[in-house]
Amino acid sequence: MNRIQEIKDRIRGEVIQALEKAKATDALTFETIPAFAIEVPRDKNHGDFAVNVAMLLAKQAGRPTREIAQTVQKNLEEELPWLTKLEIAGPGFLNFFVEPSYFHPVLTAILAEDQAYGRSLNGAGQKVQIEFVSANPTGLLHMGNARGAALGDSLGNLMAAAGYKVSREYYINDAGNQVENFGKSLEARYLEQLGQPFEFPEDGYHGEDIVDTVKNIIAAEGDRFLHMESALRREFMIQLGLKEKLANIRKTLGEFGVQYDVWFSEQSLHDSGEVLETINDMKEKDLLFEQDGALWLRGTAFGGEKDEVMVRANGVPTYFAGDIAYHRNKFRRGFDLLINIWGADHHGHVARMKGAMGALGYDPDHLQVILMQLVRLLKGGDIVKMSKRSGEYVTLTELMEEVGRDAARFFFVMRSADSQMDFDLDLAKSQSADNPVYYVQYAHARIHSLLKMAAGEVIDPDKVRLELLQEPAEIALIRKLAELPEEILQAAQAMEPHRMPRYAMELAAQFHSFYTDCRCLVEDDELRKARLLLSDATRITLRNVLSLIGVSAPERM
RNA sequence: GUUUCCGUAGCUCAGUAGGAUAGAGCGACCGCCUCCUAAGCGGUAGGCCGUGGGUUCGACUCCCGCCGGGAACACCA
Repeated sequence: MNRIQEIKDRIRGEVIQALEKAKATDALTFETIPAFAIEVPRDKNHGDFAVNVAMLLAKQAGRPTREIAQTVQKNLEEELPWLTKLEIAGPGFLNFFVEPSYFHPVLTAILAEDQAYGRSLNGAGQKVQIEFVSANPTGLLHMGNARGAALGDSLGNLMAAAGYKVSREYYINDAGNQVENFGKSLEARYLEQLGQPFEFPEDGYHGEDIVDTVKNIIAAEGDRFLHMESALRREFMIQLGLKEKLANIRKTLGEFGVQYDVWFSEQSLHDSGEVLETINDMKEKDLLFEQDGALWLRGTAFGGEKDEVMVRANGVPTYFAGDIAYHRNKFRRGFDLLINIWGADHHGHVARMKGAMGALGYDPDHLQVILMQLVRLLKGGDIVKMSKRSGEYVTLTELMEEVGRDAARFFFVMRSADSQMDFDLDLAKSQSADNPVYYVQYAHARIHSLLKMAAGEVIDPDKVRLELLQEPAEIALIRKLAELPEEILQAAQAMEPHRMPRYAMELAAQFHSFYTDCRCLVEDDELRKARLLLSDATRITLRNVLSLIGVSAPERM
């Protein structure tokens, strides 16, 4: 049940009807009804819903805004039983005050819908693919990947709740120079471990995890790669190393609560010939040209900053060529919408990828890229330089050990993707008990304990006298509960998962106030049942929101 | 230099399809447990929304300039 939307639709209809009536009777003159807003005012004194149509009509109608508002009011249906009051305020707002009991049925709906409360069919089953994290499998997952994982997974949950068919995908960069470099680094460590002379590559991967990977390889395969040709040895190293790294990434993400539907290999696009096919197709469309022995894309022809190399002079396609083939592959799989979550350091890639898709005949707007600002790590008040090459970074595993999965996810999702965030590790640790996530979880645990105490009490939702819930704290809580479906829709539509933690905190706050103001386990049977039902509805709603964020809803704390 | 994100309370951040007196958490200060979990509640203090213009009934929100910070501008990915 989405009561908020119902009321908005109703108000919209009433206002439009009133305007047309006013126009027909020459009470107002205007050409078209402007797209007016029905918003929930911040200030409760301004009612439940405010309509700004009078201000928007001022110019067309050539009359003072408050006068227009009055005319609208006069032309509204006389009997609107769900309203308690309609005021004209400020510059000409029409403030609608909704009968509080009008929201009460939401409670029984929540109990009936349970896990489904908040969900809708708005996305109409459209297929959406979300690609996120896609970290190079040459190291461990770090803080930045953690942010991407939390955001991507929550966005997936949100879109699914809003009625989209969601597929989560991880693109494995298992081709290209970095993989060669990875192989060289592994080989060097391999030789080192086995006491052989070795030379560590100039810009190799210095992280300790590479050493661990090699140790694992030696444990499983021994020294059988020692006496073979270097090129072949590297191939083995790469194969085994990628496998080990990928397994680790998969395991870590699983521990973080992220499950993917598809793990897509970049190499497979080269093996299947799709990269070449894509390049040939682009050649046929005259999108490419040759220069200095390389094959270039006419980037400037479709919105790009400059031309881009597709195939190097040495005949090897670039990452960009592979990525174009990849995105074409996605479209070919029939997704209606592709969402990529990329680090801000890839922002230069957005325009050219969209441009390339457009050039290949796909709608660039069906590819949405969420640019996530990078995470800086503060330790002891200093910024820690993080780089995979140097091996200096805090891993996702370490983060979970230090602040916990729930806190980490809540923290990452709480911030909008485009805010740069400084993650102060010391603060996160020391504040762990004050982290907002506990505030929300505590509300859930409190309700659980309350319901446990009332165990045995049989409550038939249909027979509960909801009209007994009239205290301001009760009304406010019910009202907040009613907002969930709308919140989910808006967050999904805007692709902004960070709204959910905010809502969770607001809901928890409303519950805590209610809990303090209104005693649940009272003598009065009717009132007790009503309040228990309200508490139970809150429990369900909190749990549903937390699950969208990927945070657990504990029964005890 | 070009592109892009950010600049809001002491700190970390919300709020922007333009709305009324700008919000939350943490921190600070003052109150509240013989009573369902005080990881809670109520209250107080704290702001020229970086800055200067413009657009209009109205700008934290949109446009332009400037200042400050991050990021990207490879035959790397």
